[in-house]
Amino acid sequence: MSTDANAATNAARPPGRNRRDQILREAARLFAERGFHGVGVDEIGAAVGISGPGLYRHFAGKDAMLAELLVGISGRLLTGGKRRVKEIPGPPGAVLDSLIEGHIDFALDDRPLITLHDRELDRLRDSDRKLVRQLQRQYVELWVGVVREAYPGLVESEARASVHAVFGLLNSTPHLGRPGSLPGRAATAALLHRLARGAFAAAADSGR
Amino acid sequence: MSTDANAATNAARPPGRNRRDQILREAARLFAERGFHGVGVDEIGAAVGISGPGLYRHFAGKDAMLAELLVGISGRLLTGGKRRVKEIPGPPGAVLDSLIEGHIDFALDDRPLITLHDRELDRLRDSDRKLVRQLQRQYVELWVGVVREAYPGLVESEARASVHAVFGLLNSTPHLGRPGSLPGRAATAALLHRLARGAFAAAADSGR
DNA sequence: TCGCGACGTTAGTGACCGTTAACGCACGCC
DNA sequence: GGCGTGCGTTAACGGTCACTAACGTCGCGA
Repeated sequence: MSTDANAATNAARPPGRNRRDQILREAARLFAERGFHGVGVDEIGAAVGISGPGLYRHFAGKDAMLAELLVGISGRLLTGGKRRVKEIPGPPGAVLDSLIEGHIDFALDDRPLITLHDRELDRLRDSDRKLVRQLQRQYVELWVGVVREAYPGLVESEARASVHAVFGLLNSTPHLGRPGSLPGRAATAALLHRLARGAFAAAADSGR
Repeated sequence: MSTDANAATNAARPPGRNRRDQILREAARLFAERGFHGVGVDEIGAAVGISGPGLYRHFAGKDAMLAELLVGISGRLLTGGKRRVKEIPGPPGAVLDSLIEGHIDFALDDRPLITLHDRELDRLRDSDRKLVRQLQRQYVELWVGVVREAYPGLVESEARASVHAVFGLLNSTPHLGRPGSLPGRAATAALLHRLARGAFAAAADSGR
């Protein structure tokens, strides 16, 4: 390794697109496992086959990696949600189902990012944190609107709290045993979907 | 401050019982806010009015504080749950309600601990982590048993996944706007309770 | 061929941080 | 009155870590 300095040029790029994306993916995994402060740049570098300071050819610093990850997640969630709301016709219940489905896909496919999403937000520079929070807020409000259409009995504060709670529910996937205490991905997704819909429906049954 | 070295003896102990508990409470708050690695011992000391190394008169180290916090939480959750299961007569639905109520009380009253509970577990020494995980597992199994009594249609794997998901739902309280986007504590508790029951009920409606 | 930009490397630096050392004061007990 | 013990202080040490400096090597385009 140390005798072969140009390993990067002829190494078969493992699965990812380019170096940057590979770094981001490994950094996300490590941050989720041990926390932002618990991971050193040398570890991130080692995870992609280069060593420590080599990362600075791709990112301005460790903070920049986290920022790009969090902004990316929030942005993708929001744009995906907006797209679904716009494209799905049908009754508000179907739109809500689509939102739930999208969020579940995300939670199941990008567990490390889900973990980071509400865990390391405070480690960002002020400007980045504000941006991420704004994207998150828009995403929440998108859900709130759809939920209130689907369940007109819900007042706004209850709807918003319910949305936050259902996010917590859907984002619990990292806590489900890693390989498969559950049958399979499809069954897990279906179960989570049922849980979320059941929660919203119960929230709308105000008095009882 | 530096000219008055005995401030500790005559200072009115703010609200807590003794120094140890006060340190634990502030440490929990800080760990929850900025993460275990993100908080220095000097900050914890400052939060209780002493400075840095003075903490070592009460704890063996920073790790020991986190360990005591996490073991304490897990233990209290488990014993509280066991007590409720034993004491509540009535149908399994009532027992489940009692478990939910207890967990909600905990989530609303000890938000920092809830945050730590599933966030900083990996920062523990192996022995402590094993202990905490064992307590957590027992707590989960307690719930699984009650849930399956209340909803016999649920197979075990689904019941366990649902319990994890509902924990995620109930533990979402730190994400609800701090002072009160919600009416009040009682209303929040009632809403969370409804959401949780609705989720379980929906989980039990297997096919649809 | 030459040079230049992309992408690595190793060595070093300065800051931070957990922990220990050495010390001091106030109290309660004989 | 002496004295151990509880609880605090400041100073210093050792390790870790993000980041920079200086340098090397490939490959490509003029």
